[in-house]
Amino acid sequence: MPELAEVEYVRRRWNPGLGHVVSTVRLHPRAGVFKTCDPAALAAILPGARLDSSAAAAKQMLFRFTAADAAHTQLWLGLHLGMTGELTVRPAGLPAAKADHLILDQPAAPAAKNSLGRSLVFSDFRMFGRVQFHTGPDAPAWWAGIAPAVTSPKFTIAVVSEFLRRRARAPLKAVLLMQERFPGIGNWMADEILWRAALHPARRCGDLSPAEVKKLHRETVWVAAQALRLIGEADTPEWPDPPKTWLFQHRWEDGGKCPRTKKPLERATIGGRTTCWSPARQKLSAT
DNA sequence: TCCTATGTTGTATG
DNA sequence: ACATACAACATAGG
Repeated sequence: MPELAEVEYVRRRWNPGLGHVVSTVRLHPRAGVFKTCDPAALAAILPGARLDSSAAAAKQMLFRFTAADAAHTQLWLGLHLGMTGELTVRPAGLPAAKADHLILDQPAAPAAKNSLGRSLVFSDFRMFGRVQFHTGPDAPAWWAGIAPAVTSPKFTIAVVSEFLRRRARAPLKAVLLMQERFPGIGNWMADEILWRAALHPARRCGDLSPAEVKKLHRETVWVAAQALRLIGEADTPEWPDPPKTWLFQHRWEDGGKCPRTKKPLERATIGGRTTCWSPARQKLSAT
């Protein structure tokens, strides 16, 4: 159930495969995760290619391969984890499990005495994830079209302000989930941001004062940067959770209390998603 | 049985 | 055309 920082964490799970050639591709072509690409093309073209690098942006990942042909054709594998997608590395030679949709087998390099090779596995039992495949010198258009990161200089107060103005009647919670402007923000990050900014998730976007917009912008950047550092850069077997001082740790607790006010948290569906907030610090009435 | 789930998208409505 | 709301997708677990 990954958002910005968890996607970065998951992307790095395949790092052991960097610099290694894919010998065989195993996939289950009927899986819904292949709706947006041709699995047969992927299975035909990828074998023989070397995994060279990867990147994450928003909730997307892009893995770049170099084909073995004379032209060194660049191959691009895009992955989205949906709600339940995972990337793992397994020892070579294991059979595919039920929810494994794409397996890239990498044999041991001939010179390597201490490696038996590995399989890079993309699995997703709920199949909301997506696989995309692209061939050519440049990254695919969909990748280039991802909105600038909320941690980048292009994510300015003015940009946020204009976006909120165009969505004036929508609740804040719904708008924070819009990837076209808040790439990588998902349900828990949106709640975390609004809690820190002391803004009620049901507030209409058009009702915010300039000071409130500034606060929303600042907390968006802060939460994303901190989450990337705490979760995205972790090397633990599972991705870590943020500290107890974050709303995150209390949002699902029965009778959960706001870590700042120590007063009860509330939950309701706002913007179509279960939302948690602290009524003591996030007021619905305009300030 | 019914409800929930850290996501996206197609469709209906205004 | 644009903004908004919500069902649908597929599966497991409480």
